[in-house]
Amino acid sequence: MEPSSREKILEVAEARFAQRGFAGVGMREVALAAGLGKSSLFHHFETKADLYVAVIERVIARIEAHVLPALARPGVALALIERAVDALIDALTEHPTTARLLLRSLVEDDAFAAAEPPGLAETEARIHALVGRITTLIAGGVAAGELREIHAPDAVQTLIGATVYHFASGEFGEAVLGGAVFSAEAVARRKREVKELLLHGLASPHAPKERSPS
Amino acid sequence: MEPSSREKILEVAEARFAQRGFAGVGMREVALAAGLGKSSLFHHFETKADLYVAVIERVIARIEAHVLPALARPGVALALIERAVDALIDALTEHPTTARLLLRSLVEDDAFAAAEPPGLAETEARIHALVGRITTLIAGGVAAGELREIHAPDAVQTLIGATVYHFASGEFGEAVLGGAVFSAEAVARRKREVKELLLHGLASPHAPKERSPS
DNA sequence: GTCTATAAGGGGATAGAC
DNA sequence: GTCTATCCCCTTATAGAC
Repeated sequence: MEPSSREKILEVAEARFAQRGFAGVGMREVALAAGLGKSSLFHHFETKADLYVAVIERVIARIEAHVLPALARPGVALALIERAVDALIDALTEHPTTARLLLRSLVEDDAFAAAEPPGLAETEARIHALVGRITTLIAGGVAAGELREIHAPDAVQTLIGATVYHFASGEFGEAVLGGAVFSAEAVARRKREVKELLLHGLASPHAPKERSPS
Repeated sequence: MEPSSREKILEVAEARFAQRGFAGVGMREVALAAGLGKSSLFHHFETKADLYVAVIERVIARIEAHVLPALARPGVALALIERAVDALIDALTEHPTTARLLLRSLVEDDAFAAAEPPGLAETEARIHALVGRITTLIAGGVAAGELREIHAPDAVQTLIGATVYHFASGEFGEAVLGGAVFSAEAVARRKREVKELLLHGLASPHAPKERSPS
C-alpha cells in the first residue's frame, strides 16, 4: 500500500516548510523530493499557498485529534489542564515537525500580506476555538477558587510557550537541554515538568488538593 | 543628526526580517526602504547573510545589555530569576521586533544549511552563555533547597517560552489576550503573571519564604 | 497524471562609471 | 558611496503533448 502522490507531497512539503518556512521552500524542490516533476505538483495543488494551507490543515487536525477528546471528559480545571498538556505534547511529538509548523503559522501569517489564501482563515479559526476552550477552562477554575487569581489568557500563552515553543526549538533546545528533545525520556520528563510547574504555579494554595496527600 | 546609512539599513532590515524571515526578504526591498539602490546596499553588507548576522548581533546585544546587569547583582535564586524576567521582558518590549527575531534565529538557523555565515556562530555562543548562566542559577537554587526538585534546563525552556514566545506571538497573541501585547498595561501584567507563576511553580514549599508573609 | 517547454519576473551578486 | 547595467539562477505558474 504505497502512499498516494498527494500524501507523499504533503509529507515532504511539511518537512521542508517546517525547516525553512513558506518563503524558503520552492515548489521545484518539493516536487523533486516527492518524485515528481514540478508541473505535476501544480496539478495536485494549484498554487504554493494552497499546498501550504493543506499542510497546516493536517497539523491542526492532528492537534485537535489529541486535545479535543482530552477536554471532552469531565473533571476539575486542574485535572483537565493536566490532560490537555499530555494530549498536546502527544500531538507535538507524534510528528516532530508539528510544533515548528504550528509556531511558524502563528508567527508567519503575514507572509501572504495582501492575498491571504482561502482556507487559511478557517484553520486559524479552529486554533482560536481550541485556545478559547482552554482559556474558558482556566477562567472557570479561577472563578471556582480552584486556581489563583491569574489572568487566564496570559496563562494560555505560557502554556503554549511551554509546549509548542519547547518542541519547536530544535537545535537550540537541544543545546539548552544538553541532549535530545524528542527522546522518550525527554518527552516524559517534559510532560512531568510542565504539569508540575502548572500544578504548583496555578493552583490556589487555599483550595483543597485533588491529589492524595500521600 | 540623521542616522547613517548603515543604521538606517539595519533598522529596516530588522523590521523586514522579523516580519517575514530570512528567506522572505529581498535585498532590493531592504535597499529601497532604506532609500538606497540595491547595489549600494551590497556595498555596506557584502552578502545577505552578513546583513542578517548584523541584525541578529544587535538583538543579542540588546538582550545582554538588560539581562547581564540583572544577573550580576547578588541575591538568592528566586530573586535573581525575578530580576532576570523583568530585565528580559524590558529588552523584548523596548523594540517590539526583538522577540520575533530572536525566536526566528533559534528556529531558523538551518536556513543557511550548508554555508553558515561567519559571525553567526559567535552570536549563538553569546546566547548559549546567557542561557547557561540562568541554568546554573536555577540548578544552584535546587541544590540549596530553595527551589523544588526541578530539571533546570526544562525550566529555562519554559522561561524562554513564557517570555520570548509571548512577545513574538504577534496577531495570534493579541487574539489570545483579546487585546494588545505591547501596551504598557499588558507588559506590566505579563511581568507580574510570569513572575507569580514561577514564584509559586518553582519555589520549594518547604523553604522559608523570602517575601514578608504579610 | 506526468511530462517538456516556456513565460515573466525576482533572487543574490558583480563590474565599472561617476 | 551611490549609481546603472548586467549575469545567471531560481521562482511561481501556464500551455499543451503524451
